[in-house]
Amino acid sequence: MATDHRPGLDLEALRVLTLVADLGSISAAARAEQISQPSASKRIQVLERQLGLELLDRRTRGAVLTAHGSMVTGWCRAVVEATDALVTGSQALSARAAEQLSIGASQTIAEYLAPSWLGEFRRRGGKPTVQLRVANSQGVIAALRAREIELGFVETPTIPSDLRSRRVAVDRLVLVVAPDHPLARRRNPVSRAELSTMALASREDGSGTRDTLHVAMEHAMAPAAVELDSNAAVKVLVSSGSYPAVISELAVANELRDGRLVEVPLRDVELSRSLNAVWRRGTRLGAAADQFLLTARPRRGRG
Amino acid sequence: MATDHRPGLDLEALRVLTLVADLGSISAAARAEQISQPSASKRIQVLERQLGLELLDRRTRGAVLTAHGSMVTGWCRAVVEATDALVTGSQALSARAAEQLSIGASQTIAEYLAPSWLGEFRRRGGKPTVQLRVANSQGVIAALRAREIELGFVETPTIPSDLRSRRVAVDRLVLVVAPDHPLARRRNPVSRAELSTMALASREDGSGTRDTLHVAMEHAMAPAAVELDSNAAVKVLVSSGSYPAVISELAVANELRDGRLVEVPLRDVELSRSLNAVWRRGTRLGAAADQFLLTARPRRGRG
DNA sequence: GCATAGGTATAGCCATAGGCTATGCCGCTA
DNA sequence: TAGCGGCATAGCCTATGGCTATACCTATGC
Repeated sequence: MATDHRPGLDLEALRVLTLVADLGSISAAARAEQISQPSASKRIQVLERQLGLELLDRRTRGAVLTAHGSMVTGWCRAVVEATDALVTGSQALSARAAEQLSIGASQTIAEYLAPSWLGEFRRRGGKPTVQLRVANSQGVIAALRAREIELGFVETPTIPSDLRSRRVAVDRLVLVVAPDHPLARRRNPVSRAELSTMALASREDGSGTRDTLHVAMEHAMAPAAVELDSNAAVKVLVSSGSYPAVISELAVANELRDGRLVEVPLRDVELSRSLNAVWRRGTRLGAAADQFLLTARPRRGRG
Repeated sequence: MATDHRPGLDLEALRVLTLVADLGSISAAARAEQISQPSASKRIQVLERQLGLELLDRRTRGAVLTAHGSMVTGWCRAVVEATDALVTGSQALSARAAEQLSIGASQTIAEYLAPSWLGEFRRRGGKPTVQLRVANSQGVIAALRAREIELGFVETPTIPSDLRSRRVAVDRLVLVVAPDHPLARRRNPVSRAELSTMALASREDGSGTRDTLHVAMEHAMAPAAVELDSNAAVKVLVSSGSYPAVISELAVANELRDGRLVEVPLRDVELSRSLNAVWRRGTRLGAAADQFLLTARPRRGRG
């Protein structure tokens, strides 16, 4: 780097910290990361200086987290996990065809679930490189029929009869608004009739999210106020306070948790939906596909 | 760096990418990040090479995301957000006293909610530096009485009468197990009687999580199989498949979403709890504290 | 007790990642 | 057709961050 400028955290340092927490010593973390002990030591030092906190209590027998270090490590783990999702997701996107296992997924699934599945698949010893193709639900089905992919994941409520399917997760669309939107104060649930008249920020035509909403509303919907082609764009617009939106719970989980968006309860409308794995009827899934499907199995509980 | 070694993603590069997505051009992103245009350009190039993906379509009038770029940007945002949480959280921990606003929070709240609140507080124009102290619920109450902090956040179900309180969020403890644990197959809910006999991985004595569980169970509990002093440690142990645990939903939201942990439904037991802001009765909250409290207001909806 | 082992920090050396300025190219737009 | 806004390349330069060698510190073992 040239002139100084502000901190600029180092991802590797964060990873090293989590390893120290797990393994109990800087040396062990260094070995795990394939770097020398002094490098690891320095990285932690730099991190401590950048954050202005003592993270480790250096003992003679190793290093243990301080109280502050324990908090910071927790936050580091979140960063490291998000980074791993980025890397595994990107790898799956860039994997050239002629690889072993090729899957397809619709937008929301690909963005919020696929990286976890890919990571878990590897962690469980899945050998083949997985190639991920992203399309809308119709696109996934088309790719399946064209035998370009072996396994697909779709959000659509309607699955053609030439495909077999299995539920792998449950999702729910929710009505969300900005915290300062009038609807955020709303105590009694919004009825279907009311929802049908709202001018919403909506995903583009052909998206699974929009499909699901329209089917649930039996196509009685006011035209969308704005159409946007990504969940992120919808979220930004909603945050600005202009419009409400109906969007997958997966896409707004973080925002709902910390209050950047607010969920408005609904009364008359059932917006739960299954996320399904789909494959060609009559085909026997390969071992890899089978294992992948197992990895993406549905969660239990209140789902 | 010395010899090469593998990629090593650059956090700044990820942030630049999200800015490009938001602002529509590399130049604009560079200006926003206070770096030169060539630097930003190069960072994106390096990122593209590392991920093996074309992220941007360079037009003459700016740059727009490719389909792959759109996915990657979504994942980048998650990393950037987690990083911001790390930074704001650390700043609040390191802020030296004699600062303007001093708050305290119990573990789970400090780890999973406080960083968001701090960020939101700043974003809304909150001027003062906030100092965050972490303790268990009793410690927070003690600090409040000792006037070391102005505002506290606790998980305890019981709040002393010399304090005023306001609910700021709702949390729920959940029974979780590893996906391959026998209980994960369980269809019918677990009863209180059954839960009371289980050998659980538990948080340490004095933690709000443990308090809540014991109160809900009216102290009819088998002794803990293992006691651990952080949510992270509990999660690791549960993941290994050895024991079930009862833990805050906030702490396991990600793991439940992607199936690394599985929630087991409960029947007889009510493990919802309010997370409360607390302050000294009779004291008028300062303007800053008041604004902070407003930021941490409860979310609506099915909460 | 003293030596050993395992842990950590420091010193010193070097390669390079990554910053900046200057410049060239391209395609809109006036 | 000139100009402008946006992107990439070239060339220079600094300091980041890697490595080895070494010193220090404290349990533990003989």
